[in-house]
Amino acid sequence: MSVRTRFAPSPTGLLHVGGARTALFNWIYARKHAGVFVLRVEDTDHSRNTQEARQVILDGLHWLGLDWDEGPQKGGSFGPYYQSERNHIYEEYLSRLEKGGHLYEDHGAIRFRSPREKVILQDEICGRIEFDLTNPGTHPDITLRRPDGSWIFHFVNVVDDIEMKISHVIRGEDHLSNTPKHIELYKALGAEPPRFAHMPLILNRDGSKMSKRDEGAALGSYPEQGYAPEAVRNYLCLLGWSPKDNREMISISEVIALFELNQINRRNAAFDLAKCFWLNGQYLLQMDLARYTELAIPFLEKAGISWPSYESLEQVLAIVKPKLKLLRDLPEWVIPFFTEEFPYDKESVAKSLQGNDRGESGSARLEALSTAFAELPLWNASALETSLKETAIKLGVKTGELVHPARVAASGRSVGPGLYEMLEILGPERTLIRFAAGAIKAIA
RNA sequence: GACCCUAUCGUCCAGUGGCCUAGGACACUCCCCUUUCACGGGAGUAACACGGGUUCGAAUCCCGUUAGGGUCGCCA
Repeated sequence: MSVRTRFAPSPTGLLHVGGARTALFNWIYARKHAGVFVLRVEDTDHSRNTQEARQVILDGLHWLGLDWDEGPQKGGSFGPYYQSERNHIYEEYLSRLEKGGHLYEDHGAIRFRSPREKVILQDEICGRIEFDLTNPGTHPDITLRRPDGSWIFHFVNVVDDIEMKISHVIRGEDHLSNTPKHIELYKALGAEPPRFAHMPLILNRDGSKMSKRDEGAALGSYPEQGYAPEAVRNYLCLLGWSPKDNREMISISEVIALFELNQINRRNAAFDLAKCFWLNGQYLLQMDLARYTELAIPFLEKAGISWPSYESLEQVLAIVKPKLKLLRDLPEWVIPFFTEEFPYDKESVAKSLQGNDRGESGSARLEALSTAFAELPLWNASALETSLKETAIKLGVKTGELVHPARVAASGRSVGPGLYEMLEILGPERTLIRFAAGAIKAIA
């Protein structure tokens, strides 16, 4: 049997991380078995079903690198892939149920008469579960169609999974209790039910239900903040699944190779943004410069930063890259390299340039440094370091007493990349001008 | 309320009867490295929900209790 999985989101205006993880596991499973991953948009009757809302889903999946083989923008043999365009199919299936005597009308709505049996589900993750549907009081007949003609989820979902020949339904555990009803529908339609795999849900750190407004809930917030998609994807893989060898960083190809549905943890997982943040830092650190630059550019453009050439941009990013965990923070770190209009942090100026009654000495130190640097035959990091340390000895102060004022004078900030690398890139002219300006600030 | 799922450090995972005085990671604390911030290295705090069984032996199996989550829609 060929594997066909699907992700069937509803366009609500945002892609929830829980949904993203469901999509991810479906995608992984399809890739592992050289199968097909289908994207189907369940947009039956919602007013909030807008083009923008649909786009959020597509963008989110694209960002995570989850390419679908059939679906919107892609086509496929079982389309259309928007439920709103599949009316004729639902009509056909409904009449089949009708002919089979499975339907009845109730206040204009069409309902499915349950056969009232015990239903056994052999779930790939949860194991064997027996549901007793014999009591109509506790398990009422489900509605398939509203009086206004619109369709109910349970029906169209099952019809589409049959039509699209879905072999494995991998979805959130919130559907577990609905599954026996779905199985009844499959049987009434004479279709073999797919394999089901119900994944545990994602909760907040405190164990409460994760709602749309909770931090980290919207997938769209990750690209905005400067997370690398590979890092978020890695984090999501580890929520409920593990390679069993204590690895935290794992490539997606390895996940695909090792992944098994029955190894998915059955316990709900709490979402820990701090760990995702850390993992992002690890990815950024190990990422090659070209990829890093690619990810960085949108953030710099958005901040209105321009750079003279790609090479000079890479040069700056190279020394800043090991310092940051979120691309969002990048602009303030690189501004001093590309403009003279960079801001001076008040506290840093007060502390490192002026300080108590050190104004004079801060000024004197910068001047001494300028004198030493001006005589440098070669302007590079190691020459600058040697020269600075010699100057420190000459003045009888600790290295840091020169480094800090120099950093603030050169960049306006007390944190940043290595001072010598920074000055090397800045070059002698800009460095000396900034030192002079800093010396004035020190006594101002 | 009924039904279903679950229960190991604060969090994510490892552990499928003896290798567990329970391991890794994040977070937190301290130390080292260091011009800052990071990175890296080292140390530390911290968990088998509770009660019964089964067994020579239980975090691991069974039952119950409790707790959390889910479903019970003419939402998806």
